[in-house]
Amino acid sequence: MAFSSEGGVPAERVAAAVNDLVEVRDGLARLRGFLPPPPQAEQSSSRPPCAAELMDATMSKLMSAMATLGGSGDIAGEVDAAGRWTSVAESADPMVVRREGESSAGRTRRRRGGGSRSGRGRSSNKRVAATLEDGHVWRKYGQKDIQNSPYPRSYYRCTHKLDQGCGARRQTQRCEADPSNYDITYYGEHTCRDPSTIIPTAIANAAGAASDGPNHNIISFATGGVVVANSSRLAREGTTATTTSAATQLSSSWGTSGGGGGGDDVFSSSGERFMQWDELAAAVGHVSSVGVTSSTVGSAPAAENDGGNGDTAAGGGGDGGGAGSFPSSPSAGSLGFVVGPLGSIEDVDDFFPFDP
DNA sequence: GTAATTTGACCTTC
DNA sequence: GAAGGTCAAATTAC
Repeated sequence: MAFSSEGGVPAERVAAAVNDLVEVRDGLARLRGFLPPPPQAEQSSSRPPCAAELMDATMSKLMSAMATLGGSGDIAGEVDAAGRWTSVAESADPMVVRREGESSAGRTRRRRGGGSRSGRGRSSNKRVAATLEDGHVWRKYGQKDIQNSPYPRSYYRCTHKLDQGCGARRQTQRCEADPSNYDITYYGEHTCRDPSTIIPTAIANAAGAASDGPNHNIISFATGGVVVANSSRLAREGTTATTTSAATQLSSSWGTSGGGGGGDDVFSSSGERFMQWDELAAAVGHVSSVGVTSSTVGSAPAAENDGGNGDTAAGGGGDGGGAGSFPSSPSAGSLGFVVGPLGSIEDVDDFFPFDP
């Protein structure tokens, strides 16, 4: 499937959008695996659509949108059989988004030190951000002064490189043109499954989405089931600023409550009520009252030290992931998040009409 | 004591 | 040889 820029949209922006869509699709696919299959006996016309069916429909719409982006091939790229975006022509421009496709250049493993120049010819995704916060927990492993640049470049790898073999890395550097922003280049993808590396981003996104408009749903899934929340409700409750803390509370209570369904409940995939909105709001209020905010649950530092010291990558101050963060590497408690507006879904109740 | 960061050395690529 | 990327010992923080 080929993609191209249409209607004057810069090619790199189309490529970035395609990449975002690919990630959304991958997240949906992962979430879909947690859902029970649709009931076979009932006619779909006689009952509301189940979560799995709605997920499939959403996936279909997503694929349709991705197909719409396809065309004449102004962007040299395509989605391969595995569904990953790959640029056809390697570009020296780091803004050209690439996915997958590790360098084929096999290098012998050196004993110590040395550089493999992983940034060249490998999958990368460059972006500019005002903060280094991206919801993942990074460990800094190096810093270099860069030729013709007043700011050093910092090198990070995923905290879970050792315990889960996560190969994600990133490089950060202050923008020369705008030192208040950072150029962040990501290499590889996160294969780790740690709440502390997923939830903060999702919640931060949800908080932002909630401020943009109504009906942004938070769908979280753990080994124990799926949890759905509605960020607009959080916003209405005045808890948007500490939505990340809500996730902390949610995760800490994961799978511990049950009961019947209801419009103001947070659900689990099994159809059990997970938490009352009032309970959620109270939890958020509690966490807020003890001073835990999104910045402490996150992972990246608020600012990078130009001199090379102090740009801690782990939230909460350089030790064990930081206060307010999730325990490190609960591999048995896999947990993920999908966040964002879900089309015409007007309410969480419409989206997940679980039967009690 | 443990874990993260710093920083000089080492290695690869150009 | 220069530049950039990574390793790992030393240092620092909790």
